[in-house]
Amino acid sequence: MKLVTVSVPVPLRRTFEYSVPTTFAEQLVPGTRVRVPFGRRQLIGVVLAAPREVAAPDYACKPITEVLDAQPALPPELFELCRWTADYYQHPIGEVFAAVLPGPLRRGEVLAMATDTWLRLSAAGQQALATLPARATARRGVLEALAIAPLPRASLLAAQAGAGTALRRALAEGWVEAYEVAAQLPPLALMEPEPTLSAEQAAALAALAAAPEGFSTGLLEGVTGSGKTEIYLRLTAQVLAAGRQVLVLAPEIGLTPQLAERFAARFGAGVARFHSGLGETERAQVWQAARDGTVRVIVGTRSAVFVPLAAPGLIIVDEEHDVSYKQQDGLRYAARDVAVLRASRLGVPVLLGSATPSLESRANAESGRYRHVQLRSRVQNSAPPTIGLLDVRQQALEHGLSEPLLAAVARHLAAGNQALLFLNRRGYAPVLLCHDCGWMLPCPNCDARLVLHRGRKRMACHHCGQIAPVPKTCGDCGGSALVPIGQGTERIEEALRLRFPEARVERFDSDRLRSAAQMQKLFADVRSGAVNLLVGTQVLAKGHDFAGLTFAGLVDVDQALYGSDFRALERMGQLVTQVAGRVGRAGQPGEVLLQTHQPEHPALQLLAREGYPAFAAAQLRERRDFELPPFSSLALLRAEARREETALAFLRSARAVFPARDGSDTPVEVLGPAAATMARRAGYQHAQLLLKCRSRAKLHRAISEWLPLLESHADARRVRWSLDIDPADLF
DNA sequence: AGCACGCCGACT
DNA sequence: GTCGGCGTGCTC
Repeated sequence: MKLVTVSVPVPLRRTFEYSVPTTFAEQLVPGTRVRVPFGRRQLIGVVLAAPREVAAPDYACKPITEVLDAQPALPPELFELCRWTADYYQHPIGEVFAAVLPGPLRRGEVLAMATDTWLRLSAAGQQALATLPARATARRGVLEALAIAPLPRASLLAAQAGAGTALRRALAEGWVEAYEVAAQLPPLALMEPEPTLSAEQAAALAALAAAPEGFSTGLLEGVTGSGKTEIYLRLTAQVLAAGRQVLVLAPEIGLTPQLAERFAARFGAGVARFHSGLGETERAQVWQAARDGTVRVIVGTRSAVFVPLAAPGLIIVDEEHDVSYKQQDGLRYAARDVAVLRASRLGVPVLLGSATPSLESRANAESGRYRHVQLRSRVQNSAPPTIGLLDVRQQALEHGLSEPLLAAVARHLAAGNQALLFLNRRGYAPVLLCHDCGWMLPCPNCDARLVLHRGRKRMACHHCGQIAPVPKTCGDCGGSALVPIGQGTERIEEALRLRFPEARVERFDSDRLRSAAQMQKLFADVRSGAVNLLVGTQVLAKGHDFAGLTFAGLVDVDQALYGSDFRALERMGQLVTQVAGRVGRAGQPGEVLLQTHQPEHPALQLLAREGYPAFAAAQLRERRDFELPPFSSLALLRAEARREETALAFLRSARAVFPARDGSDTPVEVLGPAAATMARRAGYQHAQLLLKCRSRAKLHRAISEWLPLLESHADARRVRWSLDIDPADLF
C-alpha cells in the first residue's frame, strides 16, 4: 500500500502517516493540502513527503479523505522555507503551515484563479452606437471606446470619469458583454521620472548593484532623509525590468501605505500590500497573485516574508533594526532573519535598510558577510542635528520639563518652527499616590500600577487592559490626598498648553490616534504647519517626515537607560537617533535635547558626541566582552501558570532533563529558572529559563534533544510554556 | 489543540 | 442516584 507523511495543525512536534487511495496518488507532491481524519475530527493537513510503497504498517492507518490542491498550495520553495522555519525555531511544522497559509486556504477552501472582467461590444451595441442620440455622451463614450477593442472593465472606468452608470445601462441593454479573463499584468512602465541621485546615492546604488549575481546581503545604513527609499526604487526597477518580483518588508502596517504608494507611483499597476489589516479574502488574493506572478511588488509587514513568489528577484527589509519584525507569540520568528535566509535559498540579493542598524547586522557588516553601504548626508543638504544632554539633577521640573528644555521649545517656536517632545509613556501619570499613607492603586491582574488617564477619566493597566474609575479617595486610608506622580504624554500636553497658550499642541499616541483617518488628518495638520508643538510616543519616532520640525526633546531617556534587558541601551540609541532624525530642515540645523539624571553615562555621551555608528561600535564591543548576541546564541524557555511555584517547578524539571553538556569549549549555559520581571501579568505568573551558547548549532542540537523530554514531562501539562529562539526581550 | 475517558463532589 | 469538575492519554 501507499503511505504519505502528513502534518496537521496541532501543537505536536510529530507527523502522521496516511494511506493513499490509488485514485489520487499522482498529485501528492509535498506542499499539497489534504483533508484527513484525525481522532474524530477532520483536519486540513499538508503533505510532507511524496507517497511511498510500503508493506502494511503495524498500526491502524487511516486513508486520506480528500486532496484539495491540483498544484501544491505551498510551492516547493515556500514549503522548504516552512520546514526550515519549523526546524530553526523548533516549532511544530503543522503550526508553521497554519501560520503561513491565509485563512481560506487553512480552512480547506479552493482558491479560484484570479480573473479580470473584460468588456466587449455586442452586435446590438454596434446598432445602438449608430442610433444613439448625440446628447447621450456618456453611453456613446463607452460604446465608442469598446468599438475600437475590448477593454478591461477597470481600464474603461479609469479612463472615463463617471462611466459607471452608463456602463450599467449598456450592460442591461445587452449592448456590452462582460467576460472573465485570467488576470494579467499591464506591461511595466515607469509612471514618473526618476529623480536625479545625489553623488552619494549614486555611489551607494552602484556599490549595491555591483554585487555578483545570486545571493548577497546589503546593509544600507542611511540617516533619516538620506534617500534610502530612492535606492530601493532604483534597485527594484532593475529587478522588474528583468521580469522578476520584489518583496518589500516594513515593520508595521502604518508604514506600508507610504512605501506602497512610492512604489505604485513609480511602477504603476502590480504593486500590492500584504498585512494583517487586510481581510482574509484579500490576503488570500494577494497571496495567490504573488504566487501566480500577477503582481510585481509586494509591500508587507513581517508575515509577508512567507508570501509565495513566482519569480523572486530581490527582498528589501526596511528599518531592519525594528523589533516589530520579531513575532512575540506562537511561532516566534524574526522576519528579518527569515528574509535573509530565504534570499540565500532563492539565490537572490536581500537589502537591509536602516538609519540605525541592529548590532547583529553591524557585526555581519564588520565581518564582511554583508556589503555595507552608507548614506551620511541628507538629500536636502540640512546638517545633522546637534544632540545635547540636559542635566536635570537638582533642577526644578515643571511636570517633568526643565526650564532649559522649555526655553529651547520657546526659542524654536519663536523662530516659526515646530518642536517635538518625546516620551514613551501614555496617559497622564503612571502612578496615583495617596500622600497620607503611600497607597497606589494596583492592577488586580498584574504586578503593575494602574495609570491615570485624565482625558478618558479612568485608570488603566497598560499590560492587561484592565480599567477602573479614578478613585476619589484612598483605597487604604480613605484620605483624599491623591496626587499624580510622574508624567505621561497627556500631562506633558497639558503642561505645554499652559506654558504656550498661543501654540497649537497635539498629542500623538495610541490613545489619541484611534483611527487611521484621524492619524492622517493630524499628520496633515503637522505638514501644513497648523500644529506647532508635538507630544508623543513611539509613533512619532517612525517613518513620518515633518519638514518644519527643528527641535526634539526627549523628556526621560533615563527610562531606557535602566531597562533590565541587555538590549536596552541599543534600543535607547536607536530611539534617540530615530527621533533626532525627524528634526532639521534645509538651512536650519535641528537641535535635540535629552533630559537625564545621568549626564556622565558613557553610552549617552558617545551617542550625543559622536553619533549612532560610534555608539553602536562601542555597544558591540561590550556584547563581545560579555559573550552576548551576536557573539552567542540565546534561547528562552518561558512558562506561565496561576501560581508562581507551578511555573518554577516546570522550569526546574526542564533544567533537570536538559541534555548533559560535554566539557567542550562551547558549553551550553543554563541560567535560572527565575521569575520574570513584572512576574504577574493578566493573572498569570511568568518565569523563565535562559540558555546561552557560543555555538548556535550546538544550542540547536541540545534543544532538539531536550524538547521531546520536555513535552512528555507531566509538569508540562500544568503550565503554558513556549520556547523562544533568539529572543528579542528577556522578560 | 481538541476530544474522550475516568474517577470523585454537590445537586435536579 | 446523576451532572460535571479537570487530570491523563491519544491522535496515523
